Amino acid sequence: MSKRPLYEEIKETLIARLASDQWRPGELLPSELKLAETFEVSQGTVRRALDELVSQGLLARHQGRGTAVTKHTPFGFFHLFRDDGARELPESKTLRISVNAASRSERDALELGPAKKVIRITRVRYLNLEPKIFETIALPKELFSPIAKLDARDLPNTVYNFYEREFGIPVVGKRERLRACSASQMESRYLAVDVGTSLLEIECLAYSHRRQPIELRISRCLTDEHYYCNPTD
Amino acid sequence: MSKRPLYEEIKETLIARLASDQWRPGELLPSELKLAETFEVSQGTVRRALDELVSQGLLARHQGRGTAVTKHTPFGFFHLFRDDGARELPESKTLRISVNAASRSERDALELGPAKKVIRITRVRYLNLEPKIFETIALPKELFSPIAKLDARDLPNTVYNFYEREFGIPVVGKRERLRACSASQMESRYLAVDVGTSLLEIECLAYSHRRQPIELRISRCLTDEHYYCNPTD
DNA sequence: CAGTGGTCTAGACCACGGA
DNA sequence: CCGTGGTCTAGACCACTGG
Repeated sequence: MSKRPLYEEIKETLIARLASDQWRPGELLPSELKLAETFEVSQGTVRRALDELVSQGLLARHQGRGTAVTKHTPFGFFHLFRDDGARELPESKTLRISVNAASRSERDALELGPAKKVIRITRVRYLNLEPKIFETIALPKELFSPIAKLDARDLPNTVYNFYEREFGIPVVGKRERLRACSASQMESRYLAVDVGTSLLEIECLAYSHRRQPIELRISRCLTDEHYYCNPTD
Repeated sequence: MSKRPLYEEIKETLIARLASDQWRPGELLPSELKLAETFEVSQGTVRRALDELVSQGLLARHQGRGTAVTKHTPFGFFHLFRDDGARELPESKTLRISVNAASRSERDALELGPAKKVIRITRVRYLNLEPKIFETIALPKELFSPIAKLDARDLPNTVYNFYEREFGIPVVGKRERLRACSASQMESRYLAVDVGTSLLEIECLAYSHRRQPIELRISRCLTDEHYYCNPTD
C-alpha cells in the first residue's frame, strides 16, 4: 500500500526500464493506450507520467507517430555562444589519455571510494579554428576501462554519444559550477595567451540514470569572443 | 476563430490580468471551479493553464487554501554559492546613483531608442562581510526616474522587490551571460585585490511581463571562495 | 486509412487548510 | 465542517503520421 501518486510509480517504473536498456534510444514506446492497459490505469494517468519524462528530456513525443526514447546527449548541451549570439560547434584535439589515482575532488564528485582510479583525458577545443578551451575529463576507471587503452586520436569529440554507444551509459543530466581562474603555464601555451590570463572555468559533473555520476569535466575557456549562457528559458 | 488550445488563451488572459495588477502579489485567485465557470471551460482546462503558470513561477498553489500570485523576485535568484555548497545572502553598499546617456550595449539590451537615458547604480556587495562583487546596474530612466533623486543610502539591497513595490513592475524572468574578465583599477580597489585579478562577470538582463526588459546588471565577482551554479535541476 | 498523440469534458474521490 | 487543490477515470473529438 503506497500513498504515492500512481503516475509517480509509473514514472519510476519507466525510468527503471529505460535504465536497463529495455528500449534503445530512438525506439518507440508502446502507445499510451497500451501502457494504460499494462499498468491498469487510465490513459490520462499514463499520459501524465509520460509528460513529466518528456519535460525531463528522457522521452520525446510526436503526434501521429508515437513516443520515442531520446538519443541523449544533446548538443544544446554546449553553452558557449559567440558574442553576436551565434552558436558554434567545437572541434577537439585530444592531447593525452592516462590513468591516475583519483584526486580528492574527483572522488567526491564521482562518488568513488578511496584508492579508486580515474581515466584522465586532456584536450584542447577549438571554436572557429582558434584554441579557446582547455579541458580535463575524469572518468571512473571501473566503468570505462577500455578507454584507457585508446589512442588519443581515436577518441571522438562528442564523447557523451560515445559513452552511450559503446558502454550503454547515457548522460541524462549535468550539474555545472562556474568560476573565474587564471591561465596556468600549460593552459597559456595551448590557448596561445599569457600566463595569468583570465579564464572561465566550467566544472561539469555529468550523470546517468539514478543520478549516478559518470564524468567530471573541467573546461577552462577563453571568453574574449564568447560568453556562457545558461539554459534558463 | 482561433485554432490555438483553450488553455493557451486562458493562460494569456491570466498573464494580461497579472500584468495589469488585477491581482496583487500574495493575493488568492478565484478557485479553479470559479475560473472554469467564467471562462466557460472545464476545470481540467483551467487547471492546465494554471499549472503552466505555476511552472513559470508566476503562481503558487497551496492545497486546501488556493492559488496565489507569487511575490516575485525570489532570492534563489542569487546564484553564488560558497565552495562548501552553502548559500549566503549578500549585503550591499551603494556607491553612486547617476543619470547618463545609455551606452550601445545598454540600448540594445534594454531596447531603448537612441539618445535615451539610463539611471546607473554602482555598488559593492559583501559575502560574509568581505567585498566580493562589484556591480553596475542600468535602468531605463523613463520607467524609474524617481530613483535618480534617491540618496545612495536609501536604496534597498533587494532592488527587485523595490521595483515591484514602488513601481508596480515585477521581475518575472532573467537572462544571464557569463564571462571571465580582469579587475579594473576601480574594481581592484573596492574588492581589495590586485589590478588584473580574474573575475567572473555575470551580465544579467531582467524582464517583466511580455518580456519587457527592465534592468541590465553587470556583476563582477571574486570567485576565490565561491562558485556560480545555474538553476538546471 | 488506422493508429498515434493533443485537447477537452464531466464527473469522482481524497488530503489538506482554515473557520 | 466546507472549500480548496491533487489525483484519477472514462469517455469524446481533433490533427497529424505513416503505410
